Parts: sequence; structure tokens; C-alpha cells
Amino acid sequence: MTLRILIHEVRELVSSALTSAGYPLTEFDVSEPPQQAFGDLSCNVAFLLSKHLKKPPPKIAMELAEALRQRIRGSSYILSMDPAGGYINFKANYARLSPAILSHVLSNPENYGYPNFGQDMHIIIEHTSINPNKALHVGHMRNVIIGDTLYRVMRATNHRTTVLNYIDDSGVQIADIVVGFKFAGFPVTPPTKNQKFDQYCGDEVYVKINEIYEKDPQVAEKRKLVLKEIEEGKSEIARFAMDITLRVLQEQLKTCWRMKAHYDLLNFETHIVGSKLWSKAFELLKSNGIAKYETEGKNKGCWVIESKEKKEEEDKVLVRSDGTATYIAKDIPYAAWKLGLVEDPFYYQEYTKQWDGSTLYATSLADVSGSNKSVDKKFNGGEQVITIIDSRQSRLQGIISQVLSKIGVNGNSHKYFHLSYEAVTLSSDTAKEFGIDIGDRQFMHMSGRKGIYVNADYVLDALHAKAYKEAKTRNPDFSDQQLNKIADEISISAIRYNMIKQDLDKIITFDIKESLSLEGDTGPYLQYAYARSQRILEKSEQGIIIAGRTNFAFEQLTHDSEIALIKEISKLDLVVENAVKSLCLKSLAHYAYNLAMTFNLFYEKVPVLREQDNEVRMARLGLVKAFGITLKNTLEVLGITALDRM
RNA sequence: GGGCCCAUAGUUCAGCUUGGAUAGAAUGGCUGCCUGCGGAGCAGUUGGUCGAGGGUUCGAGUCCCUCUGGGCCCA
Repeated sequence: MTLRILIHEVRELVSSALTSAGYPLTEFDVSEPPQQAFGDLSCNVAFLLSKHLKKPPPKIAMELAEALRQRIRGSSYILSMDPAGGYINFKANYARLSPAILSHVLSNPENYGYPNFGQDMHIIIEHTSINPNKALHVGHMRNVIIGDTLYRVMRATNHRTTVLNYIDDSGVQIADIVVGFKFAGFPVTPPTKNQKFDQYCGDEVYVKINEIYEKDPQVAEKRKLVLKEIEEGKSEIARFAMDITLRVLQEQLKTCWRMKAHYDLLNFETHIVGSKLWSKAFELLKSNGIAKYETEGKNKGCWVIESKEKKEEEDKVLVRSDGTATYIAKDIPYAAWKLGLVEDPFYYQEYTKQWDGSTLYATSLADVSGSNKSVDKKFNGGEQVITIIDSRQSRLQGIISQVLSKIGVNGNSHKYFHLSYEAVTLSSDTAKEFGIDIGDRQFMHMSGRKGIYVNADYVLDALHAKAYKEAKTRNPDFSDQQLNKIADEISISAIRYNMIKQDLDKIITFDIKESLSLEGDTGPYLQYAYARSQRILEKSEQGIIIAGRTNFAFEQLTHDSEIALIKEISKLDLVVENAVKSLCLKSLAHYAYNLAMTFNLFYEKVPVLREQDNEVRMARLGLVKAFGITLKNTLEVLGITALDRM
């Protein structure tokens, strides 16, 4: 039993009342009214009918109420119904509802709130995909956290998930680092002790080589040479570049794993290039008449995609007249591979074990025998492909979707979906820490080239230090190991919640001071509510065993804050469903916050352990336990660990 | 020149997909609440011409149009 069933019941009642009162069946909404005083659910059908019936809504509501009143029987979960204004408000019968909801939660602790509508559908999610020449900064964190949360909620709703991380190992950015090492004298080992290799490459080599380019065009020339060698893939420089790529990648993955991100496959760009995927995809485009050869005009000698719909739009060049492919031509075959539109050219080998015990695979072009044996595994051919990239790529991604919709992706434009999000920028105060005064402006964009960004590890470390200190004052008897574990979980929770609670279309103005807050609308607030609930259960179990029991005298829970908590608990599956269907991940965060807040109110108002009446006390313990299950399952999809102590 | 996104309290944001009852949080400021199930909490108070104008509607923060300001992409 969840709120969903109650809503369904109200809908059925209203529908049949419409018929018997002589009104036409029409679409209407059943939702929660803005205030508890109006009831538990509210129906707006009278407003909608008044439009074409030219009758005032309150009058229609009154008439419908008559028909409804006869239908509400004693066996129903609905206690009463009242027309108010034009609304029809319903009050739930919690004496029946509460036992049904709470015993359902208690008997499904593992998967309560996770509706099974995925039905094993294969969803491919790509996220992270950071150039392997630098460490993650806060902007990358947003990408990782959006992607991993999506993966978690898809997995929880029984989708078959494959998470890809695209490694651009043949781009200019990696070439810049190689130039730094080979032609500008940077030592390959970081001169500062214990410096992470990704930070060294990004914070120092990359920033300084860009300064050198400005002054010395001869060094800038070397970049072209290095790029060419990497593309050809055989030389000593190419091998060196791959070595650097893998070392940076390893450090990047450590940071991602620190945030509890999970991946299934690393897709190396050099493998995509070397696999001849492009020529297969190109043939597909030609045979479908999508790619056209221009014989005149400014694109003479190029292969282009014509845009017929809008005349103002430029035709997109795929292959230049000199035979080189554009960046669009790189992305189309990869996208076609994801959807399974071209034959899979890759071998797969085990790359490494991850933090969660799962195996991370990598693409390969050869069937390698020996220790790195290829595995027979299918990573592509998703029924839906979701790519998480920032909004600057919207145009390119739009073109790719458009092209794919013409080949094989029959009519279903949602099969290839670009999940776009806005940038993370620096607040005025945080910009000042880089010695930059941005005047009246609200934010400033980060710049990798100029070294103006906040590293992910720096934020995690700062959060960790703060959480550690706080935890130690509250738990002076805890060991260093215990405190570190707690501080890990709190720091992850703070950053993950911070990055997911905001709308994807909004620029995040990152402020280092504000991001360190552990109070109010934050991840640790959620964990705190959970820890409080677990402490109550822990203390109670010295005298009373409630483990394994699912039925209590829940009908005796009648206090406002008890009812409010039960109602909030009953909504999780609706929230999860909405999060998946509208790809609205922030709604999970908002729900978690509301649930925790509702519990905190209950905690203030209603005593549990001090309750004298044995039955009521037991019922409250059952409620506390059900709350813990619900919050824990919500936090799980957010990638936040529910802590018993903090 | 063309396309996409954003604008709500001092600040950071919910609410807009699907129009509806008194526009909500957090944070900051001020004030209370720990011999009590953990104060990373709770309560109160302060703070809003929902960027501007027009339109649709019985009803617009929400839908449509124009404009302004900011951001991004393409040329």
C-alpha cells in the first residue's frame, strides 16, 4: 500500500460519480492540496468541467459530492469528502491506511519504494568522459554525480544498465601534456612530493604549456606533430602519450570512486578511430541518403548533412574536401555503436576492480590472450541511450540525434537522449581567492587553460576535515578509523546532495565557503535524521525485540506529526517513478529533504521511548523503523550512505 | 546575423512539464528551546511590484507574444 493506491481509488470514485451525475468523463487531476487542513487529496474536476458546461465550479463540485458520498463505503481508505470552493477534498482513513502502508514498508526493507517498471530494459548511460590530461574540478563533479544518480535510480527500478566513460585519448589536450614533457622540459615525475599525477598535469603542465605557446610559436608547432603521431599510433611518442593518458585516468578514476561512482566500460577514442567504425557508419549515412557530396558552392568537395527543415541552418560538414573528418564524424559512429546500429567491432578486457567490487572493462581492438583475456560481453545496443554532457554540446548532440533518427531509430527520438546540464561557475568570493575581482557580476566561468578552477579532491578533502572534526566532538570515544569512515560518508553526502538538488538548466554558482556547510538543506542533514532514528531503535532493543515484526497497532498513531510522517513515507515510489520518467533527479533530493524534515518534526513532538503505553510505544518504534527504511532507500539512489552514527 | 538556456526574499534556490486555495525552503540578521529519544536539531521573527510590458482565461510565478538583462553555442 502506498499513496499511489489511494490516488487511484479517488480517481475511480470520481470517474464513476461523473457518470452517475450525468457529467461527461474528462481528464482531471488528483493531487495533494497546498494545506493539510483541506485534506489529504484534492480533485480539480469541477474547474475543468465548468469550462465547456458554463456552470460555476462550486455548483458542479456540490453535485458531484452528492454522487460521491454514496460511493464511499466502510471498506474504503477514504474517510470523508468535502466540496470546498470548486475543489473536492478527500480525507484519508488513517486507521486503515497506516497499518497497510507501514507493514508494507516493514516487510519490504530492501526494495520498498522501487517500482519495477524497468522490466530489464537496457539503458546505456555515458557520463564523466573527462579529457585525460587533468584532475577533476567541481564542474566535472556535477557531471559524475548526475550520471551516477541516474544509473542508481535506473538500476533500482529494474533497468539493465551499462555505464560508459569515454576516454578522449587522441585529442589536443593530451597532446599539450605530451609537448610539455617532451619539448618543454617538464619532469614526468611531479616535483612536489605526493602530488596526484592528474593534478600535476592539469594544474601545472597544462597551464604552463599554454603560457609557453603564447610566447614561443615553435613549441606550439610541436603540438601538430604530436597529434599526428598519436593518431598514427605506432611511434614512441604515441606509446608515451598512452602511458600518460593511463596514469592520469587512473588518478581521475580514484576521485570518481571516492564519490562512489560506478562504471562498466571505458571507451577509448583511439579504439573507435582504429576500429573503422567511421567507415561503416559513413556507408550507412550514404546509403540512407543522409550524407550528400557537394559539387558546388562553398562546401564544394565536402560530404555534408543537409538541413532541409530550416533554411537558415548551415549544412553540416562531415568530411572536408581534403578528406579529413570533422568532429561530427567522430561522434556519429560512436552513437550508432551505442544504439547497436553498426556491428560491434570491439573486444573487451577486464581493466580493473572498482570500489564496489564490480569489474570495470575497457575496449580493445585485439583479442588479447593471457592475463588480460577478452571477455564475451555485450555493452552496446541499448534500448535507450542517455549521454550526460554539458549544455555547450547541445547543438552537436542535437545534430547527432537528428541523424540517428533517420537511420534505424524508427520514430522514437527519445532513444538517443542528450541529458544536458549547465555549467558550474565560481562565486564572486571564490573568484577572489584566485585574485580576481569580477565586480558586479554574479559569477565567473572556470578556465582549465588558465588554472582557474576548484579541484574536486580539494573540496572533498576540505569537507572531510570539517566532518571529521565535528564527528570527533560528538563521538570522542571513536577510533580514528571509525571517524575517517564517517567523515568520508559525510563529505560525499554533502557534495552529492549539493550538486543534484539544483535544476539542470541552472548555472551552479559554486562558493567554497557555502559548499562546506553541513547544516540546513544539505546531505548531512539527511544523514543526521537517519542517525537519530537508528539511535532510538538501538536503545529500544535492549528491552524489546522488534526485529522481523511487521505488524503493530499502527491505527493508534493519530498525532499530526505521525500522520504527516506516514503520508510522506507512502510517497517514495511515486517520487522514484517521476524521477525516472521525466529524468528529474533533483526531485529525489527534494523528497529526501522533506522526509527528513517531517521526521525531525515528529522527533520533537512525539516521544517514543518515554511513551508509557506499551502498544503505542511499539507502534511508534515500528514507524521509526519504517521511516529509516524509506530514507535509506531514498539515499541509496542518491549515492548517500545512511549512517547509524555520525 | 542565427539558435538554445536563465531571471522568484539581502544571498543561494524550490514551485512552471500538467494554470487553481494565503508564492515556499535554506542561508544571513534578531529571539527563544539541551539534568529530556543526539542542538549537524526545533520554534518564532525579519525579508517578495515572481525582470518589464502586452495577450489568453472565471483564474497566470506557471501558457503565448514582444522587450530588457545575463550565460552558452554556431557563423
